[in-house]
Amino acid sequence: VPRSPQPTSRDVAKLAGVSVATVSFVMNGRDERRVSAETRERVLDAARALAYAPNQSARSLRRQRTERVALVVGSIGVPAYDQLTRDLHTAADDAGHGVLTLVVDSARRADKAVELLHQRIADGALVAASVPHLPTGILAELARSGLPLVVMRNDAAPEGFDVVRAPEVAACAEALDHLFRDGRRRVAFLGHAHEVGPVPRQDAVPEDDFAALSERRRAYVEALQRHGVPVTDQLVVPGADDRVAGYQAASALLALPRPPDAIFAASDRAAISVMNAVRDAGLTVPGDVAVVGVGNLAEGLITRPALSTVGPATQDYTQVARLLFERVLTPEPLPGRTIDDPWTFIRRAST
Amino acid sequence: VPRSPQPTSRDVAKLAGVSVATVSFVMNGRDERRVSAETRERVLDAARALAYAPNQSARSLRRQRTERVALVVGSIGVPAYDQLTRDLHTAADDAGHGVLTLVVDSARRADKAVELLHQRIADGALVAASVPHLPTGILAELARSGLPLVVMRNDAAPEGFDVVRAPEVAACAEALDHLFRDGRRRVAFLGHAHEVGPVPRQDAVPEDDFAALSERRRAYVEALQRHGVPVTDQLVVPGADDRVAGYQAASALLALPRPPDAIFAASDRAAISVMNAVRDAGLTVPGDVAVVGVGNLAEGLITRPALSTVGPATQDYTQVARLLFERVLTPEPLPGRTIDDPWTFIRRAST
DNA sequence: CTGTTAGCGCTTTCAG
DNA sequence: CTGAAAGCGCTAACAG
Repeated sequence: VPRSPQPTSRDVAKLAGVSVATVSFVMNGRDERRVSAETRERVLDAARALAYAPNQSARSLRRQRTERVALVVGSIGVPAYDQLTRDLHTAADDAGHGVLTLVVDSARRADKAVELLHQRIADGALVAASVPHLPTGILAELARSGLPLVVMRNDAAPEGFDVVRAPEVAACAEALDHLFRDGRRRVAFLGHAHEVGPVPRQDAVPEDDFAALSERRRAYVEALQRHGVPVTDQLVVPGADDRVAGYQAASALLALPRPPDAIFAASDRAAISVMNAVRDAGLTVPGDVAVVGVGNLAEGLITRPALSTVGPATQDYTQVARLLFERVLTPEPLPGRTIDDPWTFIRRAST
Repeated sequence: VPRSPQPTSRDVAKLAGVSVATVSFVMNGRDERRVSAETRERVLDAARALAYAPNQSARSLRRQRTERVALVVGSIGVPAYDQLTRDLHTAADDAGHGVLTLVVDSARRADKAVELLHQRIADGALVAASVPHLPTGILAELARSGLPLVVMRNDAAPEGFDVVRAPEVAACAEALDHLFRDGRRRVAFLGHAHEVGPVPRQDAVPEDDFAALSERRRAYVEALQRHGVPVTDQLVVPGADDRVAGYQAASALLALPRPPDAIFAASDRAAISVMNAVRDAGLTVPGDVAVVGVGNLAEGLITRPALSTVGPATQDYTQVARLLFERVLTPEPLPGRTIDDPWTFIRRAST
């Protein structure tokens, strides 16, 4: 049951006294040396009169492309995705495409997203960093089935899709080493919910599982080992997912009998909350507690003290978007390419 | 040129030794009392073997629906949209629909969004609050053309679509009255870029244009009039769009020869930055400068002092999402409904 | 229980 | 310069 008798190209053709073919040519602007100016006007007038708009589904079916790309993100309201989203929308506009956002924050949504991509709901997909529940193997399969794909992920080889690498471990290690060299010994890790599960014992776990651990968490664990500091379970807590949780987690940490002398927060948002919590506890940053965040948000520049952070040197994802659209717009298969989003430790006043 | 020979239902039918009709029935689960368990298995096996997924465009064309809804927002990275986005995604999941996000932050993007909606790129649309460049008349036209629509907007009557009203003016007025009664006289307005254009003189402008002004700005102008305070151009500045801009705008305000004794920020994000700027200028909140934000973010509870704010009492948009899906899933036209998202002034310690 | 078939609305070759 | 016609992949009558 059609919801409404939307006008079709046939209706326009009838009203303009031409064939549907001519309507199609006019509507697609491919009417140079094809349709006379006069016919053109008649068609355009008819289209306007009927408020005609070509049906996307029919067009997509016929042309075998949707003129849409999918952006797959791991959650909503994360500033780390903002610039990526903006840059992708801009590129999409330029290419005349729409953007379909898929939020994958559970296994169920991951399955659904893969199904939709498989169903060719979009002409290509950009999988952002930190999207859970989507094994690289599944993505590779999608790529193999012909879906143009760009994946922001460090543990993936560019086979049939492009990879954007943002090596976090080295930069995090640098930040953590700095804390330890500075004499900090009780360094807490304030992670995202998915980052603070039980640590797999290294000797009991296949290499792959350890590698699948969050890089931030891994950098933390490795830094403790490097400096001969044992892991204290009490100092590994969730709370990086939002500002309020970060504040509460930090407050709890500071209320411990032996509070931390440094807090490594897995997000800048949380790190800023941590600094507020430290101040509200009557302590100082970095005197009593050093604070480091992750993400390199511009906001870290306006805090007092300015926030030390680990993150991408530049927040520019136009290249990433370009990668996707090259793939989408190029008919023949492209080789898998890799681009690097270099991360650095940006030391400011909070450490 | 098809990008890749994606398997079709015909391929599956051939492999399973059945007709495409049977494949369709099996794939859609409508195979009760239709297909034998054995045939079913054969089809499913064939589909798995070929990694078959029914093409969405073809299905949409045939069924006359896309199983997608559009969310139209005014910009990226605004926390005010987060809960709405989450609630819509949840509702969409439940209805088996996808969510297409359209970002309308320019006239060009507004036109494109309308065109896409007109082309039935989605089965319905939710237009969030504060989306610029989209006159209600255009939306009404879309609704008249049969597109299920929910619009979050105060100056719209529910004709053919649903309206969600969040009356901002009264709550903002309450906050501002509070400031003036408290003896504040130099009250600054820190608005979004689109809110701080030149004020139309009331006597020179048709009622409609004045009404089209941002409600926050209008509440501010009216409050000044009510309390006999002239508008000072210097005290009306942009900067509510992001935290850094808010900090800088507030710092500039405080550096004025005659700095404000209160700042009304059009977003909580900016208000929090304002509080930081006040503190960094060696002044106190609310002693030297009172601060009020808009939005009622949870974050306002963890600042010191806690942030006074104007905003929705609850951040729950499940009802709004429900409105949309009722419309999308109901074949016959529904009456235009209105729901209220009541706003209040939440006084905390910053005023 | 299963197959045949007629489109959904559009684009695009091919004739004229 | 324009029209006729095929067909994209799928669904849903309808016929068997």
